[in-house]
Amino acid sequence: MPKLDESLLLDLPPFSLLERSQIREILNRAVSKRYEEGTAIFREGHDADRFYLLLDGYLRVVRSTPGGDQVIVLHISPGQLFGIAPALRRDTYPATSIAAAESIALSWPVSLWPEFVANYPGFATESYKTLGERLGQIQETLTEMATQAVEKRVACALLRMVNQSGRKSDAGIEIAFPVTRQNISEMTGTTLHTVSRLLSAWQKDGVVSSTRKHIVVTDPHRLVVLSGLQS
DNA sequence: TCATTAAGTATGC
DNA sequence: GCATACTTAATGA
Repeated sequence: MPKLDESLLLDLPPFSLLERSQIREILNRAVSKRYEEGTAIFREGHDADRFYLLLDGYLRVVRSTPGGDQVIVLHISPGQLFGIAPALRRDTYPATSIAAAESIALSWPVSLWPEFVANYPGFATESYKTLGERLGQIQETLTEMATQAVEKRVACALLRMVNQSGRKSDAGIEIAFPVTRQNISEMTGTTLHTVSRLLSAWQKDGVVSSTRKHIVVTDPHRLVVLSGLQS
């Protein structure tokens, strides 16, 4: 395993108030692991034995319906805590986390959670802040799903991915991890066919440019207009 | 307006 | 060359 550098955590919100020595302690007790694209870090319903911090890559947080289709609840970007079941007073994970791209995460046993909360200033408040933000985001997409037409939902989903992971490229802003039409349909409660048709139409209009598993938003403003949000 | 069915092409290991 | 990703048209709720 590679030696972990303190600078990995120094600027991340859950740890930004800590002394170097405390960060050293935290790193010394962390396990670092690499996950191939498509691999599960943990699965819904399983014993929550560890909590995690994403260092690099992107994750899909997924729940499965009784019918067997899956729903993408949200994405995790680098620097975020995840799998923090102890903060929810749960002993099982509420959802499955899948590496959307090759990813690297640190993890600690849940038995250390109370100690982190007690000893590290800012850790608890930051954790609950992340949870609050996620809840807010989920509620937002929920009302969006219930009230907006498919076209707007797909536009919003693209914008969310762009806002979370967008990188400027020559052609526009690209989503930094692989996404399929199937994935987008799982985020928006529609079918991959409808997503394919929408992306084809938007490509013809110069709003997006996509190849397999790769999407560039070439005209973000037009997409915002399509999403029906004001700005 | 959108899902479903169906039948195709394109892409990458 | 096979599985996976993607496209498109037709039909009907």
